[in-house]
Amino acid sequence: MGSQERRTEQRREQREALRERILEVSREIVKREGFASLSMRKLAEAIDYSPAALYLHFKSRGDIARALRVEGHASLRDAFLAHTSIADPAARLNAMGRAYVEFGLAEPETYRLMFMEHTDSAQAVAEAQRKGDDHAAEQGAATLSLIADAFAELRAADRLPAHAAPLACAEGLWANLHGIVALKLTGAALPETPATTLVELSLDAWFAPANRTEPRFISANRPDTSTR
Amino acid sequence: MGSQERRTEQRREQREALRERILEVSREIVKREGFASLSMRKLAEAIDYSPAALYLHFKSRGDIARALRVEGHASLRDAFLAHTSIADPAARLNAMGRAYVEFGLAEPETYRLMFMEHTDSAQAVAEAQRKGDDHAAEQGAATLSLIADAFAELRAADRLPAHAAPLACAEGLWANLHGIVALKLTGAALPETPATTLVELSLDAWFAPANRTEPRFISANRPDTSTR
DNA sequence: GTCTATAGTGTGATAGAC
DNA sequence: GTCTATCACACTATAGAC
Repeated sequence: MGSQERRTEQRREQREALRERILEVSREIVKREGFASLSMRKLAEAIDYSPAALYLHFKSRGDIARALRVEGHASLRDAFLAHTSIADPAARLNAMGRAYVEFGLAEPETYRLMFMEHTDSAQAVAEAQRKGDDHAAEQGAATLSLIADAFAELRAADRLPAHAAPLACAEGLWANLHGIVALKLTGAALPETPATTLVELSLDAWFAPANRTEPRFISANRPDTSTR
Repeated sequence: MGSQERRTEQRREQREALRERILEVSREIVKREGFASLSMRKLAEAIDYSPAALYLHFKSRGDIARALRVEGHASLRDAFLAHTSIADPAARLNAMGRAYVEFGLAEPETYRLMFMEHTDSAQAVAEAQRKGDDHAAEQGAATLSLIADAFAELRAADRLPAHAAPLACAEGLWANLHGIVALKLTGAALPETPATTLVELSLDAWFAPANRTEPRFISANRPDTSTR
């Protein structure tokens, strides 16, 4: 009985180890060449097993993608957590925004896998949500709430108009920064402005009044307060 | 001689017509199923020719993509030109920004082809620029300058700080809106906020002072002007 | 110019022997 | 659990006859 248990325990550990190894190699291939060029054959050769062996640990190629997305979201979340100690919510959002873009540019292929090639049909997405196995989306939502929380703090301090929902603001800021990363990653000739400058402009647009004495754009209608 | 010329002229026209037909069918397939599922076989079958015939009119599948991108940029530019008559530059930028997102959501597959799957290597891009045959990029730059012009007007009216370059602002705004479209097109579960709301928030962030009496975000540092 | 035929290469996934 | 062998496809692009 005792030895029996030990044996099955060993089996389980070996199994786990191989799964981990598959994931590890996959991660490296994706980082280097992108998920598109991660084929089951190539992967099998790299770990010195036959292609068929992979299907004992992952249901499909897409299943590996899911696992890698989960890893990616965890590491993005870590990048955010490094800034949670910043007290001022606007300053915190600035730091997290910068961290987000840095993450995307530092790990372009992982970022692509997470946010740019999830082209599943709408019904597949709904299916995954219903079954509750879209772990990446759950993680994404959790990370996003770090941002939403900061916006909620801004609102609590009356530094955000009442009509702006914190979650919507968080998603808006996220989308804006995603655009910068995405355009850079597609490698087109435009935009020619460096990403850091684009980030600066975007964050200033959102948080300028919190960072400087003059608003970024001066209204033509508003009375000039400097002549009082 | 006259009849000779007529004959070659007919040939040229037939040739042109077939090229146009190929493009037309390609456009429809891309609109319906996306460029990824536009195969030379499928295309050939649809126009009732052999696959080989296509290579007489287009160097490769990518060459067809280029032609379609050029078409897409032309139609995007048209959408922008419809708003050039708006006198106030901030209002014009608002209208063009909305038009941009509408274009992307209305023609998702064309948009994807134009801005989301141009994953050529950096050196290929440089090569194309050197040879001057990246017509899409040239068109893109031309369209972008419609936006940059409006920012330049804002600056001329002292409604934009001197340190903000109009072209950089244009690219920044573009990138921000692209992010909204791109996230919606990848069909992930997030963001759950509707695109129109995200656009509203983004444009408000950029142009709020021009549209309302109170700035969107209230600074904690700035003296409160309402207590004078 | 247009065709047929095919080369050449890749893919994800599975059946069945061991 | 792991293998070999293979199915069943799909693709771009070209050679060579007509």
